[in-house]
Amino acid sequence: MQQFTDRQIEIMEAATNRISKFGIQNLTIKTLAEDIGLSEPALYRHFKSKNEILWSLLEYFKTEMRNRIQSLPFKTSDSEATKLRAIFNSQLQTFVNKPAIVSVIFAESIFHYEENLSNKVAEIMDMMQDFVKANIKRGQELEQYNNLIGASTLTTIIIGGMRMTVLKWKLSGHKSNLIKDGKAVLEGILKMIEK
Amino acid sequence: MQQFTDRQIEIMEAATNRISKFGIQNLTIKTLAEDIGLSEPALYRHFKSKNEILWSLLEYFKTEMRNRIQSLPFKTSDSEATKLRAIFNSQLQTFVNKPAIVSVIFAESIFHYEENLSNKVAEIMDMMQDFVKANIKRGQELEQYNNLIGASTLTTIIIGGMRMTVLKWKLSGHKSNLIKDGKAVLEGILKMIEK
DNA sequence: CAAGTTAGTTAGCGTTCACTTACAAAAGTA
DNA sequence: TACTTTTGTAAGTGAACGCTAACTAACTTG
Repeated sequence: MQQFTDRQIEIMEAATNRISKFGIQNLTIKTLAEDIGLSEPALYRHFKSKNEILWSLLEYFKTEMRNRIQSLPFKTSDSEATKLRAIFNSQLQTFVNKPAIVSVIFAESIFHYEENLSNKVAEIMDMMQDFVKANIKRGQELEQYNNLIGASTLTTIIIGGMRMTVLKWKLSGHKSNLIKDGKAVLEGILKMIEK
Repeated sequence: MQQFTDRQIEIMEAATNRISKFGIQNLTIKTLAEDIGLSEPALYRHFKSKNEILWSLLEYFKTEMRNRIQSLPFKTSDSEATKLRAIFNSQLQTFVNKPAIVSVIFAESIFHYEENLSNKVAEIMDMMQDFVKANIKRGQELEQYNNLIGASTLTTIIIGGMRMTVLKWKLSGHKSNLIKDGKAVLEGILKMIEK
């Protein structure tokens, strides 16, 4: 029971790579078809519009992300900080393995003009936010984190700090060390909030 | 000695508003000309290309931002935290007064395909980063801030947290309280680093 | 007041866009 | 083997794009 065919996945990955390398402006049906080695109408055999390609691509990553995070092997003895480290580590590893994804996921504004696309991007952001906020709340209730800052604000700071790190990595042409820099940010924040 | 003519500023502001409301995809010479009530070729009397309109717009804001921050009325008795509050307060106020700017400044990816434009956006980000990093370093040297985290990482966290707050405000359709939320983030971080 | 400049117009250029039509080869199935 | 479905193609559509050519009215200046 697969949600997408092999060809569809091939198209979505080619689209992601195009966007990552040359920006959304350069993603046209023509360039996309050339990347895969097909004609333009062939793409319309697999998706009914360009919009649907982008929507599917976001949906595909959203599902992958939720499954991956939800199946992280947590032990009941793990502290909330340990869990948070695991979540972000998994996320950063995914970005390093497939840097092109970042260009799509972190670009709220590129889909500004297409409501269903910007909604999908917002959904992905919200999901990550919910994971982090739940962690903070449990950590504060269990008194593993201090209560200097409210859970909402703290979530904003953590996600903001991580996003900023990813953005810098992207702007450096993936030459900075994302895993190391991301860890530094998370450990820094944890150092300030762990009891 | 003005860098831009009135008409040029009118065009740049109209462009900013277009991008903010409908995204970069909807900014065409035609829509822009209609917004101002001129014909398309008239725009080419004031800028030699669409690219130059966007570049000028970024340059215009960059200059405004540097002048504004550099002329903040600091007293020698002000603590570094006080200065940092003033910098961000000034920045957030600017965004509230002209929300359209945010769409342009915070959108690294929309100009991905035009090197001179993405460079300008990077310049603006670097400038803000330098202001914050300098503040953190002085604060740590003067022992007003603790040394739990290095200045670079801390700068990433602060800028990241603020950017995230602005992004949320934008995604809420400017309905959240940017000033209040921004203050909460900054005060939260200061609470953790102030000695 | 003649000459030049500034700031605007209408009309249209060549190109690219997402998408469609009509047809053909291959693959699966009876 | 005959029929159907799937997956591909070449050729072309109308609309939209950035930008230009050719022209003009109003102002400025020696």
